[in-house]
Amino acid sequence: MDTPEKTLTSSSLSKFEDSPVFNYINSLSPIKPVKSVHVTQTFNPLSFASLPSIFTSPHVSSHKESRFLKCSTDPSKPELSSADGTKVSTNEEAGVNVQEIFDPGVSLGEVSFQLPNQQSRIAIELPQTLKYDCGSPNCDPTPCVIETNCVSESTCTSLAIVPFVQDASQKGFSDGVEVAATFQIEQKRETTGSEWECLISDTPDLLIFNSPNGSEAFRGVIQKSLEPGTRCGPTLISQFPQDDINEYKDQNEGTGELDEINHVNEIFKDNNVTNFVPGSLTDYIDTRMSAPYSMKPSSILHHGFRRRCLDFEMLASRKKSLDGSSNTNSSVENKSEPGGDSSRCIVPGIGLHLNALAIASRDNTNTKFETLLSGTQKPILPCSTTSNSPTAGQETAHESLLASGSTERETDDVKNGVQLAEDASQASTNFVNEEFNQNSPKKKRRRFERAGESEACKRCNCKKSKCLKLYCECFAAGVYCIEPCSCQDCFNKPIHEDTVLATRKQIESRNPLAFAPKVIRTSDPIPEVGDDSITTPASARHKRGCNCKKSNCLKKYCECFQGGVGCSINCRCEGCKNAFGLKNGSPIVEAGGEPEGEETDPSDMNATNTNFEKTDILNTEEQNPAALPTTPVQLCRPLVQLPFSSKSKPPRSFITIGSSSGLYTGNKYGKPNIIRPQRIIEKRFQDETPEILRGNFSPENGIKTLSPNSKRISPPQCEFGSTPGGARSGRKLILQSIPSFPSLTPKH
DNA sequence: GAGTTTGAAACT
DNA sequence: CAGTTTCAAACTC
Repeated sequence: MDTPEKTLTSSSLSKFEDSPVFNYINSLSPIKPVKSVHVTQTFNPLSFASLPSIFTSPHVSSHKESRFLKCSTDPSKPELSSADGTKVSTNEEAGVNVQEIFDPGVSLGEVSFQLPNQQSRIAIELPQTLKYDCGSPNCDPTPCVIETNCVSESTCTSLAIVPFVQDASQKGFSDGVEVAATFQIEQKRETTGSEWECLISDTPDLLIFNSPNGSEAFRGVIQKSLEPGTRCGPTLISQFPQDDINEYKDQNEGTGELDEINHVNEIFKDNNVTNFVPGSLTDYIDTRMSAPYSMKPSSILHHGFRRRCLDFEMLASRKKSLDGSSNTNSSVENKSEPGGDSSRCIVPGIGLHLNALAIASRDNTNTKFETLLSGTQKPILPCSTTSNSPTAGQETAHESLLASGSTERETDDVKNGVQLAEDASQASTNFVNEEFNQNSPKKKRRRFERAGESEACKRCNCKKSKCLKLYCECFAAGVYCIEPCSCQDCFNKPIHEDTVLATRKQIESRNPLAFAPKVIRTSDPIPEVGDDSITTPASARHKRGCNCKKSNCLKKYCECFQGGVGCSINCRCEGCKNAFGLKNGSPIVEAGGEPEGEETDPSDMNATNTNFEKTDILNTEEQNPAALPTTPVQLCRPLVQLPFSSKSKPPRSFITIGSSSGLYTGNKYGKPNIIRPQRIIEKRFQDETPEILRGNFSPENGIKTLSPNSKRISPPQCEFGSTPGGARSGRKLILQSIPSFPSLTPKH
């Protein structure tokens, strides 16, 4: 990454050093002059340009992306890497030179592997420039860097770089320490070429970079990945062909190079860099990269094809259980199945707003971790695409999305107790419901869904909206319409991607939460002092509340009811009899039971919390930190088994994220993210959840600062003032959804 | 399957 | 911000 300027600078420095004056000064100073070091790359937080919005159209993204990831076949070109601003090394020479730098202030990571004998060389750079434009005015920088360009002949599977900002609270990496590692490795042995290729392809996961400022968005991802269980270091090391290493040892004994390698390994171990399963980063990135409706590379190999699904945030649902075991497993899987990434589910992200940051859930991320290698995609996102096949067209993709829920993987995950995105869980629920509902006229659609696909998909029947309005369930869910849809004049197709994105953007400008999950759920209803949630009995609530006048909130016309949640004070409904909970907080009526009274004194609201819990069948899922479904992902499943299950079609846009930890789930900071998606990203996956998403984040608190009657949600400008470190009090939140996208404006 | 009802979304 | 219109899902027959 030497830039001409740098070169000039260095040359000028050299002259300066050679000057008599300099020599004189040196003679006076006890400090020994040192030859100036080039700073190959210095990524200063300040230097990071604001990140573009996540929702940038894929085209744009791809364009930008190419910059970062480089795969060149030119061995001769020295690769520079420096994390600390120092020129680390360049060597073409035989031997292995591994340098690792920890530079707290620098967020740069460049990794290069030089394989002289191999054509393949991969350099990963994490420039500040990584950007996604979501187009939203406020978007914070959400660094997303993904490069999947592989020019080299060798198999370049995927590379992803994730800027990692260390969260002090997080122990993933040493506190406050950013790790930038530069590896230059030359492989002397030609015979090992294949091995290196493998290594390279796998390494992306291992690479982690911190970006002090902008990359916070990745933090969550990384942190999540950092969960105990697997270590990156070991993984990394393991990646290296053991034979080669041994040979190296033999050859380089005493050279110090070996020591360096070991040192690096130790560092990784010490830093507990873990959970990077091969492909995970890539997935993450992919997810992020994929803006809603944007095409995501399902795999590097396959990148190039477009996914049907809109990945807004792609946060995707990830498995909730991120427990180490799962991570370990995933890593194992990855290793065992190098080629598994073919079917990735990229999802998430968007929503996210995202979908799009969404990284999904970064659940997506999680999911990805697990799924990537396994080769199975998790249904996290609506967008999950199983399709590796290039042929997968829109429909295929769409179908794949639908199917995602039904995939074996999911099933397995469920068995394992892994929580998939809520989608998945909901899907299950729906599935059950469907079972009961066979009679419903509805029939084909439902049956169809059931049959195949796990109901995640939506099929619309739009006549006039061109499927470009929220009336359209597909659009609202962030997915492209597919064949099963009965829509007319549909523009919600990949071929109209630009239109879709523009429309989406417009809608979001009007209502940033338009594509966010409508139901916000928390696993733990524990009320916080001073929090409105106290009055909110249910663990989940419709973010905006309903406005039912005639249905008494007992029919699916009511979004609250449809979403399987009780009404809240946010609702403007009349004659509320919502079986899941009255808006006044009255106890939930047993299904089919009548609520006692309509608007009870708010003081009584607390009492019902317990009852609401009943509705939360997903709790177990919530336990998992996982995923957040991004908007798109959402999936249509009701949170709970609705009493009316018959016909239950998944609720349109209810995405509840249970405790699922979405990508953004973890937020220690507690700041809300609706408005600032980036923050969400920053948040740790596991424990943190944006307040909005949290249960405690009652609409009242956040979104609904507006008048109770206001239908539209204004973007929360406010930060949900909770203190960043705010006590989470053990509450798991779930964010159901993440705002479609992260805000684009840089934090500072 | 057609028609009606309903309430969210969009518009004014 | 409130009122009205548009829209498509939900529902009924």
